[in-house]
Amino acid sequence: MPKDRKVAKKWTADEYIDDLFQKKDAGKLPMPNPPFFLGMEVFYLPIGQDVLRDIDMKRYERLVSRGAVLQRRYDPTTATHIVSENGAKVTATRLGINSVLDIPEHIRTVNGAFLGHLVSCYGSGTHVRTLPNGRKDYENAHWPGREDFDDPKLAAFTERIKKIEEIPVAPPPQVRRRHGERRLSSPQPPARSDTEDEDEDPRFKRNPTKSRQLPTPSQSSDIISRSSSPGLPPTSSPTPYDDEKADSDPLAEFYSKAREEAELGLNDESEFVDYTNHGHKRGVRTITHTPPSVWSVDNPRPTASCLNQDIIDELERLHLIHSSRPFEEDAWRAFSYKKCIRNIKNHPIRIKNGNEARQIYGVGEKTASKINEFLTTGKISRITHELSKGDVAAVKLFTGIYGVGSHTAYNWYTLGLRTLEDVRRGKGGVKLSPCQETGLKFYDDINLRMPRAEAEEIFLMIKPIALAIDPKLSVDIMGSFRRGKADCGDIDILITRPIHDGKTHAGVMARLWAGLHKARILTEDLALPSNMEDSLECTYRGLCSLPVPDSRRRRIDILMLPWQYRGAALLYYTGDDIFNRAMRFKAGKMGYSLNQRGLYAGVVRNPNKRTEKTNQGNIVASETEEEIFKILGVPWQEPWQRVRGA
DNA sequence: CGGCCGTACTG
DNA sequence: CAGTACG
DNA sequence: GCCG
Repeated sequence: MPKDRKVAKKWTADEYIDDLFQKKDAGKLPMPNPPFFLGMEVFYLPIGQDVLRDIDMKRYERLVSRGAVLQRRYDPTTATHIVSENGAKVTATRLGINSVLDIPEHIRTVNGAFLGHLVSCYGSGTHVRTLPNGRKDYENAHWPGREDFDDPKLAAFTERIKKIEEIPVAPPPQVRRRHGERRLSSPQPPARSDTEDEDEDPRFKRNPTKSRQLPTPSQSSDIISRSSSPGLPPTSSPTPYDDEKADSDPLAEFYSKAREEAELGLNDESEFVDYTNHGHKRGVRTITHTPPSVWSVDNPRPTASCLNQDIIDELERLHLIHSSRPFEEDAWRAFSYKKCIRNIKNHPIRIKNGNEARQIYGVGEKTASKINEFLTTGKISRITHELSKGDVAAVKLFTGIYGVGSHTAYNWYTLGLRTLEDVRRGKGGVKLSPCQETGLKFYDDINLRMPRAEAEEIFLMIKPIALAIDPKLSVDIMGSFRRGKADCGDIDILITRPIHDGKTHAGVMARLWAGLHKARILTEDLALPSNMEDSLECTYRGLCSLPVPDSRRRRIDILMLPWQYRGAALLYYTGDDIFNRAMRFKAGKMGYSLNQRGLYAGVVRNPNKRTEKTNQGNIVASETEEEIFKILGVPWQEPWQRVRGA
C-alpha cells in the first residue's frame, strides 16, 4: 500500500504504476472530477533511477486519478506528454534519445510543477455545471489547453520552446570562432521559476542528486551544461573542468572507446563469445565500470554533448572536404572523420589538447595533431588551404541534387560549372538524367526536412489507399518517423502481407503506384521497381506531396517484401544507418550476414570480390526484430533508441 | 597491409 | 560495369 | 584516416 509510509515500501516506478492501475481497475482509486488528464498519455520521468520519492508517487496517483495513462516505457508514437524534473541531458539519456530536441513537437514536455498548477487552475473544474442529481456536466467545461503546457514556467526544456520558434528560420551560417572565444550564449530565460507549488520540495528542484550510483558521463555533462547555458562550457564559472574530471573523467574517457572497440570485435560480458580468437579476454575485463555490454549496438549512446562543438565544427569541415573529392582514399578519410565526430560528440568532457583527443577511439595521430593545431592557433591551416580551392563548395551544392554524387559533381566542377544555374543551362554540355532533372527542379524541397506531423498526414492518406487494394496488407511507416524523430527527411513505407491464407501481395505495388498518382499524392517518380507487376519484393522511390496548393514535395520510399522477411525489413528500414552498419558489422564478426531479408549463417564470400557470395547461406532469423537482436546478443532497443549517427 | 554494411536501381 | 541511393 |  503506497499510503503506508511507515511500512516504507520502496516502490519502483513500474511497480507503482502497475499498482495504481490495478487499484483503478478494481475501483479502489478515488477518481476526483474533473478528469482533466483524460486523453493524456504521460511518460513521467522521476528523479533517480529506482526508488520513487513520495512526491512522485503523489503525482502518479494524481495523474491516473484524473484520467491520464502512464507509460511504463517512453513511447514517442503514443505519448502526449513528458513530465521530467531532470535536466535536458539526463532526460534525453533516459528516454534513449540524443537530445530533447528529438522529442516530437506535439509531445508537451513539462516539469513537475505543472500538476500543481493545473490543479490550482482547474482543480474544481471551470464552467462545470452541477446537475440536479449531483453529477457534473462537463459539456462546456474548460479544460487545460495547449496554452497551459506552453507556459514557460511549466516547460521542462527551454530549448524545445526555442526550437519551435526557430523552425521557420534558415539554419544559421557557420560562425567561425577563434580559439578561446565562447559562443554567444543566447539570452536564456530562467529554466524554471521557483514556483510555490503545493507539493514541491525545493531540494529536488534543480539538482539531480547524483545518487550513490556511479556517475554516468551524461549525468556529469548535464551538470556542466546547467551551470551555464545549455550544453556549453561555463565561461568562468565555478565549475572548472578539473572538478568534473576528478569525478567523471576516468570513466567517461573510455566510454566511447569501449563502445567503439566493441564495434570492432571486442567483448561483451554476457555473451563472452571470443569473436577475436585472441584469447586474452581478460584485458577487456579489467574495465570494471563499463556498461554491461560494449558493442556499439548494445547501448543507446549517451546524449550528444556540445562541449567540444568548436572542435567538431572543424572536423565537420575536414569531413566535408574529403567527402567532396571523388577518390576512394578521400571517401575513407571522410568515413574516419565521421567516426571521430561521433565519438567526440559522445565525449563528456572538454578536450584541452591533442593528447587528450588522441585517447578517444577513432582519433588517430593525424587528427589529434590537427585538433591540437586548432586548440593552439585557433585554426587548421589545411582547412583554410583546401577550402580556398572552391571545389568543395561547388561539389556540396551539386550533390544536393538528387542523383548527383561526388563523381558527377566533381566532373561538373572540372568542366567549369559553379552554380545551379550553370547546371540548368547545361553549361559544358552536361546532360541530366530524368531523375537528376527532378532533383534539380525540386532542389530546395528535397533538401528540406518535413515536420513529423506532415509525414504522418501523408502516411495516413496512403495507408487506406493501400488497404483498399488488399485489407490484409501490413502497411507501416518506418525510418526516422519510427525512430520518433521530430522531423523527417523522407517518408519510408514498408508494405508486406501475411501469408497464412495462401494469398500474396503480388502486383500490389503497381496498383498502389497508380492509385497514389491518381490521388495526386505521388507527384514524380525517381526510381521505379524493376517489376512492379508481380514481384513480392520491390522498392519505389519518388516524390509526393499533400494534395493541396503550395505544399512542398517530399521524398518517399515504398518498400515491399515477402512476409517472412518482415523482422529483418523492419530492422533495416528503421535504421538509423549507423546502427544498421553496426548490427551488420557485429553479425559479420559473429559469422553471420545481415541484410533486409534476414540474418544468415554460413555465407561464404569470394575473397577477391567483397560483395560476391559463393554461398548464399541459411537464413537464421527474419520474422521478428526481436529474434535478430537476440541471436546477435544485442539487448532489445526500441526504434528511437537506435540512434548512432548525428 | 587490408578492411571499413549490404543491398537496389540507373544507364 | 560505375555511380548513386537507402537505412 | 584509423584500426588490428
